[in-house]
Amino acid sequence: MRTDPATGGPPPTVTLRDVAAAAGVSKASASRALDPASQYVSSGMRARVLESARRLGYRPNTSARATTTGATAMVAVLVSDIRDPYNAEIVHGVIEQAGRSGLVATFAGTDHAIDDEIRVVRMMRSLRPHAMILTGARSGSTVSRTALEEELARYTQEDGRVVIAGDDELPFDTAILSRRRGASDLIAALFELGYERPALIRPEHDSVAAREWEDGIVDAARRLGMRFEYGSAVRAPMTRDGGYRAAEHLIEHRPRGMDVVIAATDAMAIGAMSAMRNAGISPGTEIGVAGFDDVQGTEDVTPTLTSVSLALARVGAAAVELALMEPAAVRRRVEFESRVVLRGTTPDRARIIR
Amino acid sequence: MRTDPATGGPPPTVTLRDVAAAAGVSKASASRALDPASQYVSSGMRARVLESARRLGYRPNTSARATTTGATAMVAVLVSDIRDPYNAEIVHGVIEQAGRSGLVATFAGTDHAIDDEIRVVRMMRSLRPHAMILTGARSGSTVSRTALEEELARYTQEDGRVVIAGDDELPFDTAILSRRRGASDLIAALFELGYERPALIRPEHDSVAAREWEDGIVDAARRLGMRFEYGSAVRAPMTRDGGYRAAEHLIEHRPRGMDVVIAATDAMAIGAMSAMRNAGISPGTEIGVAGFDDVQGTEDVTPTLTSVSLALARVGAAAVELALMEPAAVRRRVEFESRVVLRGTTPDRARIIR
DNA sequence: CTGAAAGCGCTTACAG
DNA sequence: CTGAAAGCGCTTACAG
Repeated sequence: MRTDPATGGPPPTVTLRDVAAAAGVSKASASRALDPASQYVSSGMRARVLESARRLGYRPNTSARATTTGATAMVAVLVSDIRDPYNAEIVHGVIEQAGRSGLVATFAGTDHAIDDEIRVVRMMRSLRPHAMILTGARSGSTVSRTALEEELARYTQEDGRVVIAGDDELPFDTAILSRRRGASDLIAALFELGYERPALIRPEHDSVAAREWEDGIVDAARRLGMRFEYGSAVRAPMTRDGGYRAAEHLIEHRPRGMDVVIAATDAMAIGAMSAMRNAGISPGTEIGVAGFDDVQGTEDVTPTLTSVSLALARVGAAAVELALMEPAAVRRRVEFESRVVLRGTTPDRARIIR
Repeated sequence: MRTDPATGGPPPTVTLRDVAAAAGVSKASASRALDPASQYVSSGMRARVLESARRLGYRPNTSARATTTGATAMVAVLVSDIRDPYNAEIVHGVIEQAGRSGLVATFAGTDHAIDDEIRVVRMMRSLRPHAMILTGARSGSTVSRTALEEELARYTQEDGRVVIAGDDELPFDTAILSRRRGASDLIAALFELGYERPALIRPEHDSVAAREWEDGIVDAARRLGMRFEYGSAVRAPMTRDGGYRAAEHLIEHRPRGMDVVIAATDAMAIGAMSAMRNAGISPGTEIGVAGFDDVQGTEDVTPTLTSVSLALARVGAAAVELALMEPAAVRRRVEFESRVVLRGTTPDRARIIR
C-alpha cells in the first residue's frame, strides 16, 4: 500500500471500522445498519450509523464484500465492437437496466473472434461477476466454439450466469430479436409496394442471425410468388464497404429485372446506396433499397432508408433481467418484435412507373 | 454462499489453496510462482505451479487480490452516452489500451448530467479502481460542478487517479483534442476554396469544447478578413435535430451572402443538410456545409460531408496512459492534432460560380 | 528460494 | 437487538 505524501501515514480511506467507531457501535452492527435488507437493527442505531457514514464519506469496499460473499454485484459484458451502433444500442440497454438493478456493468472487447472471447471470459472470471452477457456476432472454428462453451460452462459451475444478447448461437439463456419475422414483414411490405425482383446482399460469414434474416426473406418471397433471378444474391462483409462492393457487383452483373436491393444490415445498405449513386443510379427512384436494424443514420441518408427497427435496447435490458433470474433447468429464450419502417428508398412502384 | 445442487457441497471454485496443494507447495510459494514479476522463485517450482493452475482451470480471485492490495486492476470510465459515436470512439481507444496494459475497463452512464455523474463516481469508488476516466460533455449548476470536483478529489486522496478525456473542463490530468486549431484550419481551407460568408450553428450549452471550436473559427475568420453578417450564428442542441432546426432558421432569415454553414458537430451538420434539402436547397452546390469530429456517417450522406477528423481513439488510449503514470504535482495535458477532411459539401466556389 | 503467519475490509452464523 | 469471532482468498513482510 502506498503512503500518503502529506502525513507519511496510510491514505485516508474510510473503512467500516471508522464508521463503527464514529457511531460508537461494533463493526457487525455497522455492517447490518448499512444493509437495507437487514431486519434486526434498532432504528436509532441505524440512523446514527448512516449519519456517520455520510459524514465521513464512507464507501463500502466492493472487493472486500465480494471476497466475503463470493461474487461481485457486477455484470460483465463481452462486446465485439463498441463502435458498431448495433452493439452500442444493446449495451446502452444493458447499462440502464444494470443501473436500475443495482449492478455495475463491465465491458471487454472481443473483436469478433471466438479465441479472443475465450481469453476475455477467462479474464472476466477473475472478477467473479454475477453474470456475463455476450453480444455481437462471433466467428471462429468449431474447435474454438467448443472451447468457448466449455469455458462458459466452467463459469456457470462457479454459480455464474451466462446470457446471450442479440443472437442465438450458444446454449444459454438468450434475449433475441425476431429477425425472421421482421425480414418476412419487410418482404410483404415491399411486395405491397409493387416490388417483384429483389436482389440480396448477404453477410459473408454464416451466423444464426444471418440465417434467420435470409430464411425470413426467402420464405416470404416464395409465399408471395416473388422470384430470385440468377446472380441476385451476393455475399459481402457486414460493413458499409462490404455493401458498397456488393452493390457494385450487382450493378455490373445486373440480375434480370432487379427492382430492389435488400441488405442484411443498414450499414451495408448505406454503402450500397453510395455505390449506386457513384454508378449514376438514383437509389429509390430507379432501384429500391432496404436495410435492417434501423440504427442511427437511416434518417440522414438521401433518400431516407427503409429498414426494420429492432428493440435493441430492450434486448440489452432483458439480458440483464435474465441474468438476475435463478438459473433454470431449461434454457430460456426471450424474443422481441421488430417493426418495418418504410422510408424514401422504397417508394410505391406504381407511381414511379407511370 | 450457495451450494452445488449436484453434490450438496460448495460450488467447485478453484482457489490458490487448491493449486498449491496440487503442486505440493505452500500458498505463499504458489502466489509468488503465479506472479510474473516475482523474482525469488525456483524455475522448477514455478513450472509445477503453473501446470497445476492450468490443469485445474484456476483463475485468481480479483476481489480477494484487491482487498489485499487495496486497488483493482481496473479503470472506470464515466461516459455520458455510449450511443454517441463520438464517445464510442473514445471508449474504444480506452478498451484497447486498457487491454494492452492488463487492466479491465468498467463503464457507467452519466446521461450528461453532473448530478448523475456525482452519484456514479460515488458508486464507482466502491470498486476501488486504479483510475476513473471521465468523458463526454456535462451540464449542471456551479454548485453541482463543485460537488463533483470534491467527490473526485476525495477519490484522488484515496490514491485514485482521475483523467479527463476529450474536454478540458475539470482540474485533472487531461487528454484532449486541438479543437481550436482544427477549427482554424477548417476556416483557412474554406477561405482557400473561395467561401467568404460563413454562418455558424453553435452548441446551445456553453462548454470548453464549444468555446474552443468557436474561438478557432472566429479568430481565423477575422485574420482572413471573412465577415460574419447579422444573424449568422444560431444556437442549437448538439444533435441531428438541433442542426436541422438551426438550418431551418438560417434558411428563413438568410443572413446576407451566406455561402457556407459550419456546424459544431457532424450530427448537427447532417441535420442541417436534411433541412436544406427539404427547403429545396442543394447542400454543397448552392451552400457549402462543414461539420466537426468526422465520425461515421460523413462518407454516407450526399454529398459527402466536409469535416475535421479528430484522433478520438488515441485520446482514449492516452487517457489510460495518463492514468497509469504516477500522479504529478502539476496537471498534465496531452493534446492531439486534428485534420481537415474536405469532401463533397464544400466544392471549389470558383468552379460553381462560373 | 520457501513457508508460517498476519492482515486487507467486509459479512454472518453464533451466542448472548 | 447487539457484539466477539471466524472466515472469504489472496499477498507480503518476516524468518529461516
